[in-house]
Amino acid sequence: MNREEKKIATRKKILDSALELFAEHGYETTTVHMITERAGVAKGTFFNYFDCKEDVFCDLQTFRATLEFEKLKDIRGPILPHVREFLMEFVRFGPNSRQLVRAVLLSDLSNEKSLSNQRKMLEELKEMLIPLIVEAQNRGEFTSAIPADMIADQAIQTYMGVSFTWGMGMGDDKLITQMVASFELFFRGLQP
Amino acid sequence: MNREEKKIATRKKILDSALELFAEHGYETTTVHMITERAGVAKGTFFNYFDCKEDVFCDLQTFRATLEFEKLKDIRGPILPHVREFLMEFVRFGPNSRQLVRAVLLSDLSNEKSLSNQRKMLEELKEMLIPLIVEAQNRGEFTSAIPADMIADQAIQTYMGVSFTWGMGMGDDKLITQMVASFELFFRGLQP
Amino acid sequence: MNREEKKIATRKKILDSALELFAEHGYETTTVHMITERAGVAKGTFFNYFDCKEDVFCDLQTFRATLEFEKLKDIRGPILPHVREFLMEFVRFGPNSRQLVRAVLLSDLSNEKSLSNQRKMLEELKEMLIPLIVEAQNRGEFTSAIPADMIADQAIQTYMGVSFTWGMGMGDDKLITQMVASFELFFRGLQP
Amino acid sequence: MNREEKKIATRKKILDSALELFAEHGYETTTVHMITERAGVAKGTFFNYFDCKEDVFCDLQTFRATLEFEKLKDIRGPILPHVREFLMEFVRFGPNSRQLVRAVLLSDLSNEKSLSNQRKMLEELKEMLIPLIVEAQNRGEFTSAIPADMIADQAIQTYMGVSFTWGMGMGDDKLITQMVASFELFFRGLQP
DNA sequence: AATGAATGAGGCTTCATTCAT
DNA sequence: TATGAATGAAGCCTCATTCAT
Repeated sequence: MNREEKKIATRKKILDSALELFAEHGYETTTVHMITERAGVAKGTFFNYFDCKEDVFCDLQTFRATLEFEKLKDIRGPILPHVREFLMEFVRFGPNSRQLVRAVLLSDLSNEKSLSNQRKMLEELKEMLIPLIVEAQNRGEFTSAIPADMIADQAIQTYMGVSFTWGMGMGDDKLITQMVASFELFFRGLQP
Repeated sequence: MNREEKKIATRKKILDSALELFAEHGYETTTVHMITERAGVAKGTFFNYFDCKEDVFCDLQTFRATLEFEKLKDIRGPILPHVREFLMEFVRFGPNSRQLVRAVLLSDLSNEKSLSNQRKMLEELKEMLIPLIVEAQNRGEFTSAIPADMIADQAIQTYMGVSFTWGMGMGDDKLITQMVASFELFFRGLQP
Repeated sequence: MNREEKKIATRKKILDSALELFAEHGYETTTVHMITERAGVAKGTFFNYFDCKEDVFCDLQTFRATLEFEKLKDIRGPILPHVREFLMEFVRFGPNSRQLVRAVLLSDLSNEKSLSNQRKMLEELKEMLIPLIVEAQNRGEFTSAIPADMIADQAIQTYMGVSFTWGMGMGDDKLITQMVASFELFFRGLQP
Repeated sequence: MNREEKKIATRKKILDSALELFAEHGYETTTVHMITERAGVAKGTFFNYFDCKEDVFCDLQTFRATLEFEKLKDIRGPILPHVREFLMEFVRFGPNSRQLVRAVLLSDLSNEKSLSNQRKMLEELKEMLIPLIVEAQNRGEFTSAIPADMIADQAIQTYMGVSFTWGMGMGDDKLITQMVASFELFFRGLQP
């Protein structure tokens, strides 16, 4: 492992430790000392990689960036199967321990900056979902009795709700199981 | 206003200030000084009413106590209207600004103690919901294709999801509107 | 000693300790811990009185304020005796240990802000001296072969020079002795 | 430029950068990182040339070494012209920006070690001046009414005073001008 | 010889909590 | 009961120094 690779590895160690600890104790309660101790580096090393404690969040990419959403854009034909698949991908690559899920939620709420980031991302997701839902309504896959934007809202709420309660320790052992079950019910409610 | 009333008023002032500030800045970031300053009392006064900062939460009763749940126990006849009504009551008396909702969510996640409190409360709620759901299934109000405990999980997730996303600034101006809309969809999904 | 008096006493203790320590070790080298330890208070107490370490300088009033200079304005008759007297007063009420003198000099050089403060004060002093010197020249007390503003510069330099070298440990045990001797020579040089 | 020359050049770059930065920000406030950045070398390089940060001062030779003083030893005939000349040489090769002068003064006051160094050097200078002054007194160039060691003290104070006030931004643009003017007045005061 | 990542002691500052008034 | 000065543990961050490359 050369010098550059080592740097990347160290950065990753710190990030992972931070994420874990935020998950366990929350942002404010987690100290830089705790992070570096878990990462197995000296305290000073943390500040070689991040200007301040808060900056760690810039790398957390909370609910994975807009890039991921692009996959939803070019769907042709029946919507439902694609959305199901997208959902599973999305969850599979997301944080996969209750701890981590809570960490990410916490970080979203922790400061005004990441709150608005997160809100913006959810708004984007919503805007991306609406045409999909409209299309599904036109195809007769979803009921048209409920406005598309309201359905989008509720899809997001379902996602957040599962994340939140699962993060708190409720539901099935696997997040994906819980998520799929909830969305099955959600889709049932959309039947025409 | 006699002595006893004054005490109660002071306690309330402190509590309200604390709740507002937790809403604005989160638990850890809010200082006792900020609380007492907003409440218009001296710092020492805070500790005349609470043993420590954390104890404020004992009075917050976040997602309102089990007591409230009792109302659900003695329902007779059709379930759905009662649940609808309960939900509206529950939301009406809960925190009604996005700030406060976020404060309560944050406080739940802030420390292990309130996290487990909250989890316990949700478990209780779930246990209380299950017989209701079973009853509704027997009555043919809800589908029996989905196990009652899973439905209970999803009801809670819907509730948390709406709270969370609404707290973050999304959805209808009024939480109750958003909540009702989401549960309408939820109930649709439960149709036999 | 009542509460208010205690506060003043505590503030003074901190200030005195700070000044002493700046004298012994310089500004940057002196830690807040050292200051509070010598003052006999807790570290936190320091920050009850000063927002930050730097703020101590606001109270140091280095080479005593312009107010003192006012005395020079209304001199009538022969100048020299008054100036001698002023000088002795000025030195008598100034910092009177080598340590303190060094502390004040150090604080003047420590940051751009106090540097410009000090410079401004010296400029004011100069402006106040010039008419006095002109008057003395007219009276035949001082030579007119040297421009008044240059004489003023050199008076200041003499003052600073004595302060500096005495502060460093050189010269007579008493600053006033050294200062008077230097100014006698200075005045000799001004004879017509 | 061969290897040996490169080494010298690098050392000089570091020294110059250090001096400049000490001038701008003082000793403690200047970091090794700042020095190496300005010098255009890596941080580690600094420690290849100096054992520690403080050691830079060993090369600063603040008020130029005793060696310089040797010139004063073998004066024959009238003293004054030689002293004038020595003074101009001394100033000419000294630090010639207000910044640098302040840097040197600051460094002298910054730590006990350089303070005593500087004091020692001034004492030496004084010891070297005294026989010169006695000689000048014997020749009738200087007054004998003032003890030689006191005159020596005051010469040094004049030198320091000019340096100090000029460093702070006062007086003529050129240090040498200011210095010469001050010493002319000083010498006037020494007339028999 | 040059580099810069890693180290950790130590500084400044905050803040929950205590306690004398 | 109300006050706010005093406390000191603990946090964040800096930076001189070391060392492997």
